[in-house]
Amino acid sequence: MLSQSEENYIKAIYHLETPLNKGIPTNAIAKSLETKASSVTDMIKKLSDKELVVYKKYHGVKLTSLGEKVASNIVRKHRLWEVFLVEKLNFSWDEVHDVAEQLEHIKSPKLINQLDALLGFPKYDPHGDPIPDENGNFNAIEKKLLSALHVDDSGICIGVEDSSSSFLRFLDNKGIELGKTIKVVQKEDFDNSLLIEVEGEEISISNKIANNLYIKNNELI
Amino acid sequence: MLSQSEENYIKAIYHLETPLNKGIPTNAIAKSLETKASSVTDMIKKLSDKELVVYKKYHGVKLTSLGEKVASNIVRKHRLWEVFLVEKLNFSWDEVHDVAEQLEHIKSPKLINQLDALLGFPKYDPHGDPIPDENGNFNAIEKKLLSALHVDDSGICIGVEDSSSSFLRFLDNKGIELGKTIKVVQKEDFDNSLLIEVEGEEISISNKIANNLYIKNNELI
DNA sequence: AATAATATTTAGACAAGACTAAAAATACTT
DNA sequence: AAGTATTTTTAGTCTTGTCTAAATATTATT
Repeated sequence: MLSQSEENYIKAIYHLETPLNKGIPTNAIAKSLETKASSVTDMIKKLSDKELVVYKKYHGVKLTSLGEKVASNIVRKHRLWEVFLVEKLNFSWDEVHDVAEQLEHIKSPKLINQLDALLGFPKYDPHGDPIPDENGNFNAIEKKLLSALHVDDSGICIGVEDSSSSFLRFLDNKGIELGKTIKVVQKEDFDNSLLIEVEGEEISISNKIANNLYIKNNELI
Repeated sequence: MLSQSEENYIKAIYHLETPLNKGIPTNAIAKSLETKASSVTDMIKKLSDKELVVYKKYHGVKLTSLGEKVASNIVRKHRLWEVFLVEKLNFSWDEVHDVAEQLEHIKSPKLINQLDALLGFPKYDPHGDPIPDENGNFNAIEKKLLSALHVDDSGICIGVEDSSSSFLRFLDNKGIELGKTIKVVQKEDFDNSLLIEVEGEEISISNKIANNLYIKNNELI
């Protein structure tokens, strides 16, 4: 049985790993968890004893396949809870993270499986991130920034990069919501602002906005 | 911000208090939390510093009004989660407790209020225990044991005393469920067994069963 | 390749929460 | 009311997870 703290370290390492790199530096983990490098070293030793990570002194850590499994399960829980909070409890996008951060540590396989069913086995969370299945597999993300679309391209809004409440309020105001189709009508070379169409209405948005909205292709499911 | 451990102590004291007694003995708390009396003494000092309990050495503890408020809020959360697990996630009566024990420590007022709404503002949990409101008030329990009913009395099944899975399986088998109306058809003086009617079917149950089933009057809401 | 800068680890300390064993207070018996 | 039994508290230790400061290793610079 892992402690909350152990789980948080595992999750942080998971999020820092990319197919490329081999060893996640102690400092990167420390920064991501807002803790000190020395604390990270201590914890890493413990996780290494538990065979959750491979640790080579001075050369960072990597998750073992067991570690990967544990991590993806935590992420799965986190994202399912986020869906629950938004869909069932009317939380807004920016309110979910802190609560999901707590809920992800609840231990009960049945709870998660039933929650998954209650939500209709969602594949993505409210930020557009994929939800791993029990085995840690998930659909590769095909999300891109709205700013990457060309004129006449369109896509479905699936998430945000910046989840500050002011940004989310702005989107609410403009009628831009999860699941809505957005079409790029015009691009302004001068300031990279966009004219977009959402449900028949034309809206002008700045480049900054377009850089914080995730879109997926509407041909794909 | 209270730790989980602090919350568990507060809750234990709350459940041990009755209108009668003044000071809950250290030992009683230790037994209820399956810990040692010395640990209880330590924690009580901390809770006393935080003005959650009144503590007189060698004479036990009592919750302050602040402590009462904190405690009822934890109980509120626990029972709302129990309702959620049973109603929305198809947990059976005996599976809910351990999970609710974890969920009750999640910190988010909005979460609880929205959960309350999602569930339709329930007044009782699946064991028939009342759910306190935000101020700690709840409907006095009018539940009684099935064994207390007289012949021709009837009531609605609202909970169980013993929540072992074998007992709950037995009830399932017999078709006895939460919310069903039970009528006492006959009482056997010899062994205090009962003949009851549930949805038109007559079922014979032992005194032991009748002593573990809670009933409320069906005139009342 | 030697030195400076940065990153990582070690050593030692601390707070929370729990425990054991011993001391002190209260309660029970006669 | 005195002595025994029980309960409660104290004192000291342990584990988990954290920290600071010092030591050591690695990386970057010239």
